[in-house]
Amino acid sequence: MNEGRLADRAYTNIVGIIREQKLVPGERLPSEARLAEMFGMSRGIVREALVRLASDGITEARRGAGSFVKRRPSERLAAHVPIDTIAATLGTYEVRFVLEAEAARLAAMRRSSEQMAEIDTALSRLAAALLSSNPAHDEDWQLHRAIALSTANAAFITTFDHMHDQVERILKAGVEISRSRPPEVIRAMLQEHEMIVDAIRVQDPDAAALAMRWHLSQGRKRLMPDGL
Amino acid sequence: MNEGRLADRAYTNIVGIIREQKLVPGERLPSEARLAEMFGMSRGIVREALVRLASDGITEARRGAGSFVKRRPSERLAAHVPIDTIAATLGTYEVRFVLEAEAARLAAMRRSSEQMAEIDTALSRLAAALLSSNPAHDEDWQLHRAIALSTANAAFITTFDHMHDQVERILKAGVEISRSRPPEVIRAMLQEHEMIVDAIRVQDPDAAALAMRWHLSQGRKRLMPDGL
DNA sequence: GTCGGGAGGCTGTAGGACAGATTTCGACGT
DNA sequence: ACGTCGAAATCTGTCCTACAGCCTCCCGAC
Repeated sequence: MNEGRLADRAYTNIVGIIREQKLVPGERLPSEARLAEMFGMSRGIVREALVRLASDGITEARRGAGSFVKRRPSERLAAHVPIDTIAATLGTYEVRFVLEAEAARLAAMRRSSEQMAEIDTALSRLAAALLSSNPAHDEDWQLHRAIALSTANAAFITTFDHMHDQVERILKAGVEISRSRPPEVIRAMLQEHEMIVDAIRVQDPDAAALAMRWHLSQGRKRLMPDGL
Repeated sequence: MNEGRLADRAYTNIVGIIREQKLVPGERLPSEARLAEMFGMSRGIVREALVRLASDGITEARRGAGSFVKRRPSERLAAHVPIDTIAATLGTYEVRFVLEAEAARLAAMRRSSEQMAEIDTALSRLAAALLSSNPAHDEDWQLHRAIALSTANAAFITTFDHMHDQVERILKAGVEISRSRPPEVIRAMLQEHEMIVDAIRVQDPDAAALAMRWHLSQGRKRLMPDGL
């Protein structure tokens, strides 16, 4: 998946060690020098991998003591494992349904006028991109994100971003989606977004959540027409 | 927040550079050697910070070219900014409401018998910990996580883990919560969990979601009695 | 048996070196 | 004047050595 960088191989190798030796949380893994020797690379490279492992919450480094397993990677690393694209896509839609519907609801309740302006800007950008037959994935995402920003909830926003990273990864690893869209689909996509934005404008939380759910269900159908 | 590691300061400093100089996505930031010189540290330390930045999706390193800003950092970095603990805690509860209620619903629909056994194990562990007056935060989390695992949805699980990382970070940066709990609170906490688990056992999705929402609302009240 | 101290191991950090990739820019040919 | 090509400058990726400060563990003293 990620070749070319030695540190990536180190990352994978260390995860392999944790898996194969069934290291449980709290256990120590070999020292940086030992790992470097085992993998045939320098200690600096192993350190880079360990920094990422720690940043991912899998290990934890204690100065003078060593690196320790924090969580079981078999669970934590599900995201890093090759997965069935169809199932993964369906899965992300399940998350988006609850998360984004609630985002729309909260945005309808709390949006400031500045945030409303941001949403409007994002919507018009999306419209321009769609009408000029661009893929417009980024513009679509920016609109959804402007809505998430309007929740005025940092936890919501970071969770949202995290989910989007997954979506991107799945799409990148999976199918190419930018098929040509017939005009009626483009019109429908625009209408769905407008319904969401309008509900947020008039501050109707239930309508906003409903419109978002409808939009996502339509999006899923367009992505995977053969249904659930 | 986490001092003692030079690499953390490097991370913060680089973020500061991106912010102050208003670097937009695609722009190059100073070379590793230049950054090391600016911060007065070795290049290896700067590299560690850059590895984490890249792992966080904020920058991207291109061999032979440099490190580049990837996404709008002013938005992306909301999570790394010091935040008001009370507002942040309320925020995470908003996320947990929708995410975990849906997890309970999906778990009720899909749990295998093995997953049900895992949930039961986690519940009895939690009961044991609570009855012996332990803080039992970890056991509590393990039960919630066992439920999330039963959704059989990788996206759900990773999103769940991400949210938990935030909760941990906020709690670590904020107040100490392990106040002494009177017996009736312990009994209530156990009952709430049992209601969730039972609903999953008899595969009643709505009841599971409702029980989870109730449990979280009670938890929030216990954490912040002075209400919303 | 207990307690303390020391030795060894480990991470954190520094600095230097080189290979290979990329960008830049000037020289050269047309 | 313009396009093309190549060389130099720059940068990341990798390796090496070294040492300070911290942690663990074991051994010896009591």
